[in-house]
Amino acid sequence: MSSSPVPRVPESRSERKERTRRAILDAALDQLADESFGSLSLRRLTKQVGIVPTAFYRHFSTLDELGLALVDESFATLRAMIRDVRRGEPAPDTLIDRSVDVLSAQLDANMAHFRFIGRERYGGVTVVREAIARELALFERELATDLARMPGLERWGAADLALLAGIFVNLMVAAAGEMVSPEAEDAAVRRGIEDTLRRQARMVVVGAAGWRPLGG
Amino acid sequence: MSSSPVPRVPESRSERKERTRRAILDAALDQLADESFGSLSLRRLTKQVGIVPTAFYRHFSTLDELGLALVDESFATLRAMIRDVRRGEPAPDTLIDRSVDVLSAQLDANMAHFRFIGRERYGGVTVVREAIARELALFERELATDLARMPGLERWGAADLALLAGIFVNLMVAAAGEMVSPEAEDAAVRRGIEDTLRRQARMVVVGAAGWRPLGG
DNA sequence: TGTACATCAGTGAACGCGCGTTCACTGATGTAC
DNA sequence: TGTACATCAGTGAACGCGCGTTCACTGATGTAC
Repeated sequence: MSSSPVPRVPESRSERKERTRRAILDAALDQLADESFGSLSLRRLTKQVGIVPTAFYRHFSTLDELGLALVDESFATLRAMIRDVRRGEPAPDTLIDRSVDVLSAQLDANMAHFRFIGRERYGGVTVVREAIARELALFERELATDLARMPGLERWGAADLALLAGIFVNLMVAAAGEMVSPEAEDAAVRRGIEDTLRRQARMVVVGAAGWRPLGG
Repeated sequence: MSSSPVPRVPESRSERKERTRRAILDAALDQLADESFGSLSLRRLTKQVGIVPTAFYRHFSTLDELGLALVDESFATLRAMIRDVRRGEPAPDTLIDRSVDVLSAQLDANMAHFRFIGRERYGGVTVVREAIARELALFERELATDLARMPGLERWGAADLALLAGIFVNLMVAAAGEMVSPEAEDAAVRRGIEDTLRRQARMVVVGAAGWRPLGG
């Protein structure tokens, strides 16, 4: 995307290596649009990159290691998203719209990452599934911390904030899962999913407002 | 499970065929505990069943057809569940507890079905993913119809009922996805997941009660 | 009931193919002096 | 700046293996008479 295939300035060995590593990750994300991580083939992957199969091992010692690298960078994207929302002033009445807008924008820019998380969250490769579960739990806790600062929620206990964060994460992951499906390439379908997410989030927020907090 | 491997009464040809078909479905569900549908192998599958690979084609013309059969019977389980909840009188204050209890019981009895739906909902095999999406949309609509009869929701519009049903389905699928993970074999973890689901459902219900319904 | 034929679930050999991984290698880049 | 050696990303042949699918077959079950 950003670097031309044959750069005019000769690269150093480490630059070239990094570029190949990047190309492997990108080829994997590309192929993961149509299949699960568990059915990725090292040979098809390296063919798309334009290197010989054995060259893969210069960058990752196993396919699982590649999977973990994808988990890492996918969650970097997710965290960038929450930081984006946080940057704007968190005015309670526009927060949901703003959050959904940011989610929608991030989805367009990093669709492959969201699809990867959604697809492999309960997928067949144990090491990847566990890494995602770990990161998602972490992400949920960060979100709970953010929610604690929201007006109306200041006096909530940690347990209730965790519940609320969990509901939002579930809604978000489900919506992301639907937005990356082929049908969602239709603009109307896409808007429908966004709209549903917006309304569901609002419904939950109203519930949160009426909730009598537990101690915690 | 219920039939002995070598029945005393000789079976008819069609009975024996049906028993083999059942054995294929069960072997598939068993192997899908550890891998995705997309990485199932016809040879490993038939090996577990105790038939030769080519015998598979007497029952299904492709692996995809097997996948669709699994979708069908998994959703039969899901519908049995909702019927179970419906059978008890829907007293609003105990409905959530009852629903979660039924979900928990059905999960124990049909864990493989729930895992299949959760894992393949956003999985890599298009034909299976689309079949699940279709069935889940249908299931959501049925749930919305049920919700319409609940005290307090009688005057809600169809659009709002659909939103609410969607939230419940997302919570349920996410909880089911966590309950079928290996960690949930620990009783305390399992109870924690159930408890979270119960509380989240309650939080949403309180939200629903405070919601000012749209026309629809 | 007995016989002759049809059906068909399951068999087993064979095929060509793509797979992950090994290994010794090449030749450009990097470094020490 | 020039030379001699080290590093190491990528090569290419080779391996044994499990894959899905074909095909002609077997022999028990079912059916017609």
